[in-house]
Amino acid sequence: MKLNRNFFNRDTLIVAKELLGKFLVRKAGDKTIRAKITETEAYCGPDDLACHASKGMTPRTKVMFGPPGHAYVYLVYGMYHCLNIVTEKKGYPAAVLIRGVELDGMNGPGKLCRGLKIDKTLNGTDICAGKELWLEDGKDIPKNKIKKSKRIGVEYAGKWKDKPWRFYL
DNA sequence: GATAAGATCATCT
DNA sequence: GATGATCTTATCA
Repeated sequence: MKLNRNFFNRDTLIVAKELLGKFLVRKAGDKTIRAKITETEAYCGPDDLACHASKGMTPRTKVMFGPPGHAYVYLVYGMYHCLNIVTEKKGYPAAVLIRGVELDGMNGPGKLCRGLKIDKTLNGTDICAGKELWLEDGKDIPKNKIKKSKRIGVEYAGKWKDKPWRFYL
């Protein structure tokens, strides 16, 4: 059961919360990997200083300004990739960072992308097309199981760094 | 157990 | 030329 574009065309915080427990599916060669999402973070809007798009649209961040349901992949610190799902309507920069999935020894965005062979060639991929990367519905997570906390690694973002926009199980 | 530093490069100034 | 949505390894207490 693939998630359709309407799922992503909603408030970023809602999407981030509901992505927990869903399955991230990655097709690499002849292998297909399904991993349950256990940790997400919301990055939304031009006002959120922790969001890359807050500095305006650049060649890198333009995917976030595009329509929902696309992958925003980029390289951080020269070594690791991060996977994001673009949310909300076209023209509004917002995305959900997939921080962790339930798969042996794979927590943290860097390891996740290394394990799933995600790199910048997937940047801009349409998740709803479901060719190499897509999302599947999973068991509903009871709302009271979801925990939240401050985001990580965004100390430079001023007042935005304390927003409880990180969700996990 | 906790904290610090190093790797390494696309992107922006 | 500076810097970052990270992870691993080394050093210290």
